[in-house]
Amino acid sequence: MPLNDLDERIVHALAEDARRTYADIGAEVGLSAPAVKRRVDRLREQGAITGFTVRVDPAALGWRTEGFIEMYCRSHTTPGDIRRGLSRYPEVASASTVTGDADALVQILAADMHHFEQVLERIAGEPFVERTRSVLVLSPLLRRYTSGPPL
Amino acid sequence: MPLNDLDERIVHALAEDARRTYADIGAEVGLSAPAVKRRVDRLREQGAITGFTVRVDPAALGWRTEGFIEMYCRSHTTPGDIRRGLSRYPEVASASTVTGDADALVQILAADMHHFEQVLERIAGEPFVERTRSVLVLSPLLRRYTSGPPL
DNA sequence: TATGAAAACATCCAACG
DNA sequence: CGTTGGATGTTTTCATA
Repeated sequence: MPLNDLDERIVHALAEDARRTYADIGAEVGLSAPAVKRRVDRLREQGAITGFTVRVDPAALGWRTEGFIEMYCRSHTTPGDIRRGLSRYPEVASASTVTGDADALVQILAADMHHFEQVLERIAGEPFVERTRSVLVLSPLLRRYTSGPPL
Repeated sequence: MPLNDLDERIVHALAEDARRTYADIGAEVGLSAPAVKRRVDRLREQGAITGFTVRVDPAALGWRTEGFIEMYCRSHTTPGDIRRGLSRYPEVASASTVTGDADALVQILAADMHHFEQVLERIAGEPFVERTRSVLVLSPLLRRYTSGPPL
């Protein structure tokens, strides 16, 4: 189902500020508040909009240490297992299953090196994890379509 | 201004659903709705929270292929060189210098496999790049604090 | 099938304790 | 920080094109 122009403008408005009111968005795109809500509801049902989230500056939140963990999982681990296992960690910023040697790539935001180490050890101890390899971020160079200050 | 545990839990709650009500979040973290709002307002003033956005299915935007490129750079390449070199590619979603074998980890969002391959070849041809290794994302599992696929 | 108007309902937020 | 109450936003219902 292709998005029509109205839907695209609504998504664009929400992308800039997801807490704008439906009436406000409606004024911009030329619809009433209920009409905007109905379209947003439909976009969510269709899966085009998957949710609403907050943009954060990791450094301002005190998360000054960033790293990636390559996870090697035990046999018969499903993506769902990984997702459920990792969703309990607030330090996990993103996670994806990937091609290559490792099974999944996990992005971690931690307060400091000690915190990162703790999270790494806890994740490495998850039953579905066989071994891990991790790299630390030295300098964030670019961060588009995502949060944070323009470094 | 250090953030305490309460602030982190509020940000975490908003990361999962930025349209949750303050009362709802307050019930989870043990605060009244106005208290939650006051903390959110302060987090925005501090720049810790930079805004609210919608999570969209990249497929709906035409971005169906995601991958990471590990970059191995020539000697005497500075982070600034990498940043300047990569900033010309709209397909680069993020980039960081990292510890380990590779020098930098670059996240790519492309329309399809062919597009990804083109970007990879162009980046591999940059003068500061010695060689690359790339992995493709199979399934995004978690994506917090950013726009993109669902939790 | 999609819209706008209006009513019922929920949330927000400034003022106060 | 919690509570309150008027203002504001949301969501359902309904009539219309």
